[in-house]
Amino acid sequence: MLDDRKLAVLRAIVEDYVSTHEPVGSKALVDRHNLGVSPATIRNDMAVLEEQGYIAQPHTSAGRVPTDKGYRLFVDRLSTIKPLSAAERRAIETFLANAYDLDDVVSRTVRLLAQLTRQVAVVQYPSLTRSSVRHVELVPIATQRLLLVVITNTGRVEQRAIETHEDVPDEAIAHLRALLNARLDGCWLTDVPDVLADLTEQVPVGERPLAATVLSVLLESLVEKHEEKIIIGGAANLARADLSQSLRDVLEALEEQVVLMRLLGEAGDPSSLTVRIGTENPHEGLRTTSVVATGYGAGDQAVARLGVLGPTRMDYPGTMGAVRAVARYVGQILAGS
Amino acid sequence: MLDDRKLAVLRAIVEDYVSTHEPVGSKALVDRHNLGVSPATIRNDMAVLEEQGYIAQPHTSAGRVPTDKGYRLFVDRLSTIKPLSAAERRAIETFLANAYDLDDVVSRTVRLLAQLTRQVAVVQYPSLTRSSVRHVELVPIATQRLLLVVITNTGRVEQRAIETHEDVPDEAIAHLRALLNARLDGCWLTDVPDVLADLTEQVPVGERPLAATVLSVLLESLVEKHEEKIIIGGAANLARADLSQSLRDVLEALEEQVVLMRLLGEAGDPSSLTVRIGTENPHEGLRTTSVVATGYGAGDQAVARLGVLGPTRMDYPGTMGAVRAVARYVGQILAGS
DNA sequence: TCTGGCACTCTTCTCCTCTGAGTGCCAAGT
DNA sequence: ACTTGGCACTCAGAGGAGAAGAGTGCCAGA
Repeated sequence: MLDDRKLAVLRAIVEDYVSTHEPVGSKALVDRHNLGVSPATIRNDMAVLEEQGYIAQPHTSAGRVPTDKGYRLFVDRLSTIKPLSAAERRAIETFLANAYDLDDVVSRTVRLLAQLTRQVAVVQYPSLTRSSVRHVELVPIATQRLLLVVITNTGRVEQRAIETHEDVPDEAIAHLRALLNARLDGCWLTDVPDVLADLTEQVPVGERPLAATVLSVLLESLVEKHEEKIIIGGAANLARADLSQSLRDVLEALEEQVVLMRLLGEAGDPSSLTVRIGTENPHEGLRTTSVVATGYGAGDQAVARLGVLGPTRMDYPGTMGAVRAVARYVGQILAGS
Repeated sequence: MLDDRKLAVLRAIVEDYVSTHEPVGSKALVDRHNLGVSPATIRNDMAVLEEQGYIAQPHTSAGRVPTDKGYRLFVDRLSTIKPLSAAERRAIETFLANAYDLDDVVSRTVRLLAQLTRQVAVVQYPSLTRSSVRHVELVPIATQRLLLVVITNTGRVEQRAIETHEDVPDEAIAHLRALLNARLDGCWLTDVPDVLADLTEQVPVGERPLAATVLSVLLESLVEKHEEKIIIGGAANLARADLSQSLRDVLEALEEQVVLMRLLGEAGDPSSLTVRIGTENPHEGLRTTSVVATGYGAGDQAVARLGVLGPTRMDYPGTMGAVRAVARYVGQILAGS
């Protein structure tokens, strides 16, 4: 269907358009790449590529611009991920190594990604479902009011206030705390519901109302909530990117956690990159943007995702390289801490 | 210098310009406000106002536009803060009342402010300096690694990891934890350094290295860090606001915590509103924006600040009303929780 | 001190033309 | 069967002229 030269032409069009931001014509193409044929030949190839939907012209007498389908082919078959320079690697390493807690790691990561790719960076907090419990703390902070704190092996700390509706003796709290820690230490968060299923029966009758309350809050906060904590950075880069779509739509989309979640996609193998191009995105407001995302985590299992968002006309090889490299380093940091 | 009518003219110019976004001329002014005089008279007044620097014309044959100085006079002497409608009040109340922890309160507040004012909302987390300690927790999470958690009366939880560089027996940790809690419970954070000044001497010699390490981290995290945690929302509203300055500059400024801090200004009496107009702002990139900010807190002392940022051409009375109302309700929520 | 009249200044809109990049197609060459 | 040079054609964008319109400043009179 598409011989080698046509593919080379498509690649050249994508590369030129990405760097110049202007529709690229047949003459410019032969000038900048040594394709060994004349502009007329290129024109024929272009006509075929257009017919197949890989490129399009904004208007009759203009050059060609890649379509989403064209970018897709480029990403899938015509490009290789560009590794970072040694200097960039070193910069990443030192920048991330100085982080002192999870919040700091995440916020540094988001800034780093934004700076490296000159696009909008999106980082999801390490998910709880892939973590295990390191410690559970139960602290009275007022009469009838407890604070439940759960610390995970990814360094994340979850906190929830609990209303007890009745006074609770300190011993009951201490007892429950000890019980929870004994049961949950090292336990995968996904297993927590099972492990705690019969816990209410294990406590003295007098403490059961307390145990039930604490338990429901614990399960709720761990399992249901807080999959979704995501932060973004580098929004200013959007202003530079003159999207054909209104910038407002994009900014609006980025403020909705739900959209961001779907944007990053399903957690999967951390070594694979997901690229969503233009209309492949699950959200109306992001029709003219692309997302490059991947999982990251301590060890070989992804605990969360991160990525960048930019105009469909982006430097895919470079962006993919940066995203992959950052994800790896963050994984190392998390594993080491 | 400026008689009543000239002030009325200035007020009318500000109001019209804010609502139409177009330079306002003498004729339009007499049409829309019943000033009781002819356009020619207004023109004379305008000439005086311009000479004094309250208004300016974009070009010779255009209407007048308020200058920063003009807005300043308007805010100081010509406008009254517009109270919210009953429906708006109710909406605020129910929206904030459903929050279940501090993070949630803050994130709801920021969304609320952005929606209410249709501008960019900026909310600072309740500052630690005005809070008191409710509980200190010290948890071993690995060998040679502790987690320090401080819970304050504003519901904020601070966490820091501590490297001990040597193995520490559990009893030493328990001892130190008990000591810290005994000393610090209810203590104002600003007093913490004084209270802990001689703590190292109070522990057995063997535990002193541990105590010293924990102490330095504690002081550092409480006193120095984390004044600055600020979140923003409604950035999409900027796109609608066509600022004369490049949107990019504004977005960039909003990503720097330091700039945001200075933007909100010094904490002061929570009942007073700070308005910074255009060039009064401490940052280059925000020359065409104004900030309306105020303190908020549980009780009568401000523990942090919140506000909104928008184009200098904003509805000051309405914005000020919304900011004040939201600050009050948030204060109530914090006090009640 | 206010007012109506008037000349003047600019921006903005529209219409027009011109230019140039880029195309599609065709007939000839390899 | 593919490639190439030539050529006519299309169309966006730049640039300019002209008209319209909004708004001003100033002045003389009430």
